[in-house]
Amino acid sequence: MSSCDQCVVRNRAICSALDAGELDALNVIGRRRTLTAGESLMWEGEESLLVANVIEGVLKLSTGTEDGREQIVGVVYPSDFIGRPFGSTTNHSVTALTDARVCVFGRRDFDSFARDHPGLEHKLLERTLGELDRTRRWMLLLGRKSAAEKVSSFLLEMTERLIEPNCQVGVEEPNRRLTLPFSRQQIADVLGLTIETVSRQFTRLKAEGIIDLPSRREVVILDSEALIAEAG
Amino acid sequence: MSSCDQCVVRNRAICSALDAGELDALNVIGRRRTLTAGESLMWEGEESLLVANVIEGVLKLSTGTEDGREQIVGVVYPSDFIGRPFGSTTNHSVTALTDARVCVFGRRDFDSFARDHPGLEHKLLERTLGELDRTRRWMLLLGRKSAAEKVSSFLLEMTERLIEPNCQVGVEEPNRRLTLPFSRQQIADVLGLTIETVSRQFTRLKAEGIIDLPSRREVVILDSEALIAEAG
DNA sequence: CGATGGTTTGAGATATATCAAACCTCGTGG
DNA sequence: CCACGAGGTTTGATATATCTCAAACCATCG
Repeated sequence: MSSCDQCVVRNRAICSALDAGELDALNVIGRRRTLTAGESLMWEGEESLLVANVIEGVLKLSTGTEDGREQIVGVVYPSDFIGRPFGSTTNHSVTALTDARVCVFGRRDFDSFARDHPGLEHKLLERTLGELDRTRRWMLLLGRKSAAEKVSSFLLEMTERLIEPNCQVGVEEPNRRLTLPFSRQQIADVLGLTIETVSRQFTRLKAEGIIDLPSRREVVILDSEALIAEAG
Repeated sequence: MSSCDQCVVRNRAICSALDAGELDALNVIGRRRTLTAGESLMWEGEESLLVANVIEGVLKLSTGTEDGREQIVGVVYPSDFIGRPFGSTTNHSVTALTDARVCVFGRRDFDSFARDHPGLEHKLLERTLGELDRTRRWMLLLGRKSAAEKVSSFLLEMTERLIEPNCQVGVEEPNRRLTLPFSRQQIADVLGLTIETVSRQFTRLKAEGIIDLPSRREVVILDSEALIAEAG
């Protein structure tokens, strides 16, 4: 019996391109893996041995310079694909921000399976094109936006990414509360800022009544109009 | 007779996945187009109507904010693919930096052709994955590098991209001369800097004997060791 | 309760932006 | 052929956003 049957991302991940039989075949070469927050699945520069689907949790993709500066180059959520198929080296580290569950495949196994299943490759292509669009939009933020705009843009992106998938009740409420899967330092590493600058922007937004900060990891958007204006 | 026969990027573009017959079929839905430097092929936010292969020339992909700040999010060279297949809107403008020749397709025509030719989709996937890697590496530069590091990294990237394809003679010479397809302002828009900062970095590198600047658009790398060190 | 790690706040330093002027380069027309 | 003008570029002086360094603060957990 295939464990894909009960998979919560079954219909959203690239696997949705496959029928029951194909899914069984894919399941043979894959296995589940649990990650605890802070644990890494692969490292920058390493040989590309694994690819995976995210089932649950949030993970970061990051690169760094020799002297320890870090830049988070992507954040992945349930149903997203991670790793570098059809390539020999991994260009960024993948680390769990929250506890996470992933479905991993040997890269070579996955490559040949994918080549035999054009529908799967097509899904992967669509996903990669979307990721490229998102990444390029982030370049405008990194290259041209002020700290105030960066932090506000970040909060808006978080509301989109975090509220939709688990959409329980009250999505249309103007007051939105979110629990960030990031520390202040990680937010700084996403935005290309220092932790102090991020912190100051948070306190400023709070002082201006645009957000509230009930605890370190929680943010409530009080005035999303104003936040959008701040994001430039 | 298919005009693809004499196409100079025939073996490097995604078309290389196709045999003679398939190429004929693709050729039916495509057409050549010439662009003069400064001319745009598509605009940010516009409906995605076209995709294309670059045959000759250099083009930029760019986005901007309401108030006129611009960020170049990609640069494409001969054999590269441009446009957004399988999507409804174009996320960035595409503008020729030099005179250019491209091979354009209606997006919908291309989409359905691609879906019928898994080999073509595979090539496109590999290309897109590579572009995503390159883009993410650029994020580290935008978010975490100093102006000095940015300009030096830019020059190194240019030597790689510009010297290889036309590789005439003397590739192994330590003194490399390149003609930039960018104005100073465009370099600033690639690096997320102002034109003045870019200019100052150029003159500094020249003063330190690392490069020479025979003319506005030309750069000679005198000491590539030092340049690599500067790039961080 | 005290230690620990993350966060906020403060004061000062600095890289880069901004504003302004001088300077080339190149094409045009006298 | 030279003078002129226009666009792009360099250089200079100053402003400022963000970083850096340092201390205080606050939660959490033993």
